[in-house]
Amino acid sequence: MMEKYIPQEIEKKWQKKWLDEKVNCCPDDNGKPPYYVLEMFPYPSGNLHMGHVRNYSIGDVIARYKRMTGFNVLHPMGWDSFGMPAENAAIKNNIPPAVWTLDNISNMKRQQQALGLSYDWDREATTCKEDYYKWNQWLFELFYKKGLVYRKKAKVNWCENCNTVLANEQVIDGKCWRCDSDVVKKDLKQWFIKITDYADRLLQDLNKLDGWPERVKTMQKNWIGRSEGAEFDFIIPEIDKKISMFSTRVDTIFGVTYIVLAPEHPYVAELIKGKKNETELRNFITRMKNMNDMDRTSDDVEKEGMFTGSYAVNPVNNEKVPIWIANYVLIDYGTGAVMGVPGHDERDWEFAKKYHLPIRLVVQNREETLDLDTMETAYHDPGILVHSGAFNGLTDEEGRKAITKWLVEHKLGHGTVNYKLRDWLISRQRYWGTPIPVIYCDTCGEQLVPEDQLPITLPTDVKFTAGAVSPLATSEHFVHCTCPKCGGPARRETDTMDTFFDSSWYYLRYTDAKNNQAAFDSKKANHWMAVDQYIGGIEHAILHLLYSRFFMKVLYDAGLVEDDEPFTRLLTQGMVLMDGSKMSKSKGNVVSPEEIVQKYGADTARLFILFAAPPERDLEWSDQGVEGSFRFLNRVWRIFGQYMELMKQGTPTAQEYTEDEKELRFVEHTSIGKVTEGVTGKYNFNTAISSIMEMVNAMYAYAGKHQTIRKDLALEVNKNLLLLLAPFTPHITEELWHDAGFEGSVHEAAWPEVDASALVVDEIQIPIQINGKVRERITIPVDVTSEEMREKVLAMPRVKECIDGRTIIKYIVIPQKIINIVVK
RNA sequence: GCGAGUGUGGCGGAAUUGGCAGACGCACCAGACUUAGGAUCUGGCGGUUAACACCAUGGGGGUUCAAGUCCCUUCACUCGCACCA
Repeated sequence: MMEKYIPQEIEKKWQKKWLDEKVNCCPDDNGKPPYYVLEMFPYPSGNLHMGHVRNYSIGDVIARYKRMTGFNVLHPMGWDSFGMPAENAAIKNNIPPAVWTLDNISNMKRQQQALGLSYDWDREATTCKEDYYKWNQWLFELFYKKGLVYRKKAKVNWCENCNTVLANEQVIDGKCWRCDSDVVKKDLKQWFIKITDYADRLLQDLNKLDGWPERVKTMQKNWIGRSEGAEFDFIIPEIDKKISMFSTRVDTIFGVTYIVLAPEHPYVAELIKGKKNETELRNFITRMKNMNDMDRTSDDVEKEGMFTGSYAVNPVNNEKVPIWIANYVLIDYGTGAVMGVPGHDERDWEFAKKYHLPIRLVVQNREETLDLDTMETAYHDPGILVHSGAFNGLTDEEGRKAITKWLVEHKLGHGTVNYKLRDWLISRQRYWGTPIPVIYCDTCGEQLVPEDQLPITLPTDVKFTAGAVSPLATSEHFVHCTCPKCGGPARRETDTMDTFFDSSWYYLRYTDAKNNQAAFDSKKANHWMAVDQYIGGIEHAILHLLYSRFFMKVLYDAGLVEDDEPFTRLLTQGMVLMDGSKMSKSKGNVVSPEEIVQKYGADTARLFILFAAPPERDLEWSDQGVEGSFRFLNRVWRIFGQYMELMKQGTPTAQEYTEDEKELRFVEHTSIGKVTEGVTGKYNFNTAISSIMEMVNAMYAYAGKHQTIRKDLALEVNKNLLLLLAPFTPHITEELWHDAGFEGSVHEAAWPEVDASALVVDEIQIPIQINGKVRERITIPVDVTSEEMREKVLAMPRVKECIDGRTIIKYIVIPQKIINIVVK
């Protein structure tokens, strides 16, 4: 055994062996129960950061622990490798995106391997490779055939100067990030996926996800944003059209004093035509339309509107109300039209006050104290309907039902549900993504690329800065093709897919990563799915996790998988902070994992990051804390060696354990219990590690008192120490395991079990409280009767002194815990 | 504004779910071993106090024999959503 712990030497050695022998590659089925643990795959930006290290360390502990407890563990890794940074690098440094990306992957893979992460590299998935994105295209076609894909015009950010489309994050304060000129909205025909068809199921099934953090579920719930209400028509006699609107408060329909349309509403042009102030109205509308969404919907923006000069008729009382246009009505929620009920809606109140529109009270509170003259804002709490014709006297809830029923009977409207969730726009006018497998033919129209012609591969003869739509359009040989239906000349779609599409199903690909006949084999997928434990950052709480859930449901409906939820349990890890803020290059507070690994070894890096905070909480980086973890591993190294030495000259196995030996075993088995608890269920790795530290402290305490140690005990303690530590620090434990001559690999050994007899004690000490304050302690045999104990307790001098002649009102005993004597 | 969460020593964090607040680690202090230590081992370490004791889990109130934990109220910070009709 080496004198000194030199992680740099032992870690490389074991990593090589593990890789060469493929010890972490798992068979599809080996009879053991399957367990699937997954960390969110990274974007290959070039280098791992501490957030990655944290993510992977957590997953690796779980994977290793599960293997030691008899599971066949699937623990894969891959690369979310399409996306803009590669394209930007191509523009900036003139490196092809593929080269840049693959270089980054190989570097990051090397860094992951240097951390000793137990991945099955035979299942690696890389989304930018043909063998992966072929199946993106196949899935797109599946969605298309299921009627879940459509094409429509949608707004994009457009820079007039660069003549190109910009992603939202490339628009900075309404200006182009590159040339700083104004960004305008431009309509382009784009592909959408009908995730809204699944809105209700995505919402309902959140109830199934017991293993998900409440806050993630809440965020998804809010994002889906279901609201029940009614849809009904107001008639515009002037243009002989019905205008449909949605409201959750149809009970207040008698309180409508105006209606408002979004500036983008299709009727607006017709309504303002020929009006006196048409030009003024047009200017107003253009200004609203060009407003950045953020600005338009932010709270500080004042409500602004203009009267169109036209009127609509309220279906319940045939009253004529003015039609307005205003910024606060959004075209893509509900019907893009809102009934104005200033008495009972705060936004409407504000608007009505500003433009001096009438306000009407149609819901009175129970105390009947509401009065428009004294009200300072809208009343939206429950109440009784008033000034509402036949519906007077109903509660607001009854009113909603009754009025909806009335609307249905008169064929004027119906009850309905609205969602905030929008359909998913997947078109990207970008190069580095999966080409959308569609062909446009002048005679046959839009055609899917036949399955046997997939994949449509990315051309390399493109200009990234070409301007005008997608870079793919600059490749002549890519664009021109033949129509699969008529054989005539046709053009390819030149947009690529949102990279969220790629990451919505990668967990399925891992179950059958090398399949070149299908995206995955259903049998294999069903064997492994759902992912038992998924681990990643909270920043994916909505989009990635929602899209993945959606994919799983579509595939379930298509009969390809048996589960309709992808992730049984989800752990959202906290961020790694430095001086209270997120590590970032611009702040200059980045600690590089590679440097830490070089200096202290991967085991120290992993140990520190798992010990410093519970996984779901933010973690404050501490260089001194890292030193501490390194010091602990040195302590482990030394005490392990010391026990091996003490054992050599040690006594032969004795029959009974001495008090000190019992004490050592007590701590040892308490630790086994605590660590086991810490790596199952709640994942308290920090306290698990602290209890291993206590065990090591107890080992030192014993060695400090004795010159020798009995062989069986030394071996037991040493062995269990390595087993408990193995999931956290795989290298040092493997090294010592071999040094000690234990059989095989520590990572294939069985997880230790608590010996209940080691936890049995004869005597315990319990505190005695007088009026709730600890005044004395008593050491008593565990099997003492309560009468005996009471006698002893009351006879104690200190207890007598504290009672001091006062009478005992209550004498409370919580067995094995505490005694409280209440005196007066 | 709405929703979720957090608040415990100088610091990171524990506390079997109502039962000894501060486990474990960092920092700090002292001792031992040393030519030396920024190595290692041992001990100390919430505050006030000479001591007995008292005060302490963001603040205030309550329930209880007993509250970091339960209830009410209030403050601060973090995150998410935000004109959703």
